[in-house]
Amino acid sequence: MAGVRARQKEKTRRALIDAALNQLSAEISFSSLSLREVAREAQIAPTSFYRHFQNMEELGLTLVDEGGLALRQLLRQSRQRIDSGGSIIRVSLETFIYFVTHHSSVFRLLLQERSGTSREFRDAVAREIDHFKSELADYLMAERKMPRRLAELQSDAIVRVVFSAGADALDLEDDAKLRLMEQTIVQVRMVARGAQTFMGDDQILPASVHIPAKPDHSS
Amino acid sequence: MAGVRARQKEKTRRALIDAALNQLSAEISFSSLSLREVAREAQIAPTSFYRHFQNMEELGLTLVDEGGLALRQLLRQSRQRIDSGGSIIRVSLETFIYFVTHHSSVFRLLLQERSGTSREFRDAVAREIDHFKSELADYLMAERKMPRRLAELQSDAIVRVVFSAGADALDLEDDAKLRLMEQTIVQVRMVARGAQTFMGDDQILPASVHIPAKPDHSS
DNA sequence: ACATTGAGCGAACACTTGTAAGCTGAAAGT
DNA sequence: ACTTTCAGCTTACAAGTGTTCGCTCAATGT
Repeated sequence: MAGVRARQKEKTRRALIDAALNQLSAEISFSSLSLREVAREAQIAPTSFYRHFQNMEELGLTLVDEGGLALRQLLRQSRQRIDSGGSIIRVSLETFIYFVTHHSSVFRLLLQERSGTSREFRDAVAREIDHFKSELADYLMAERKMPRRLAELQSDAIVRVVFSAGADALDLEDDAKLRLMEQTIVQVRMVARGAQTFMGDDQILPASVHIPAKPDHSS
Repeated sequence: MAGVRARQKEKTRRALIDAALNQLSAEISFSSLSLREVAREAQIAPTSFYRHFQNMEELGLTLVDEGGLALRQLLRQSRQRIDSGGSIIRVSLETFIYFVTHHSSVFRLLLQERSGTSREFRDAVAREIDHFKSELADYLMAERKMPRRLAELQSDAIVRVVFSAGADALDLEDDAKLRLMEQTIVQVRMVARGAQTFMGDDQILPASVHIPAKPDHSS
């Protein structure tokens, strides 16, 4: 196994994925991408595309999955490096800004498809974002001894603020980007301090916090 | 003046705007809208479109402006109704949810074009959002006696959280939407309380907070 | 050695798209 | 009364789109 044939297939599959990623830019969104152009850049005939994906949507979902996974791994790594001192908020945000800057096409994709026209896309992105939330909430519960509901509420707010700031960062020069990051760090601290003030009163929290659009079956 | 001719022109201009708004939905974004279809729904020949707008982008910018204005007016109204008791946070969020629910096409437009492929669109939406931020910051400075920088930081965070929640609300049933709103209210309170804890220390704030992508020349 | 599989191809189909050119006819200006 | 203006029209074109069909031919299975 790992036959010549299977290896070649995987190769052109990647070529398609890379071609799509390559064409994505500030001016070209995924939905404005055409099957033919992607195939052209991947150096295959338009019709051969169907040997790898049923349609463009399937390719897009692959990109979302890969992109979300990449960001999550990056964040997980930097969180592990924390133990050797340093603010977790600052390090996480630096990592995040790094991702936004150096994988901007992927981040733009997540951002756009989050409120795009395909329900499947939206759910896929929501799932990725849910992962971030959960991992952050787990951290808060373990590290800061927070009750689950409060931790989830807080991490939800933080993820919203950070992603929104990331969206703005896409259009900024390096120095403005850094200033935005500093601002965001303070805002995250604001949320954190605000959450602390709720540590006593359980009843002020709404009954249910987690509203999944669809059950999640991934790892 | 107010001649027959000008009145008729204004009428079909509105027909075009309404046709575009009408076609926008969860499945159809503005960028996937075609000039021909819009013209068809407005009952004019495709080429006549150009008598009113230079291209689709110009139509879109009109929609963004009108939509942003509508939301701002709604929020301003509800803020005035506050004096007669009631939490400003709750009332504003109820108003916001109302807008998201009953003008979902417009809100979706703002949301999508915020990180869309046209720089002009992005700037236009950023301008609208800046208005919200400023009006909220003004309120916080006047009502809560906050220093400008802290008020801006706080309102920026709040607008980010609320808009992000609004995006999620688009896909939810009525009851889930209400629960999300309650959750968001708590999160906004978290931000507000957190901001309060910064009331003393001025130096912890980053030097510059406001990073305009482009100067704003609107009212 | 021989049969099967399947990635990749070229040609073709049926559409849709934006937009240019030039005409018509009623409203507006003089 | 005569001219100018201009919103809206018809016709036309060139360029792109996704997708079907049936072929080739090297890698694979037996």
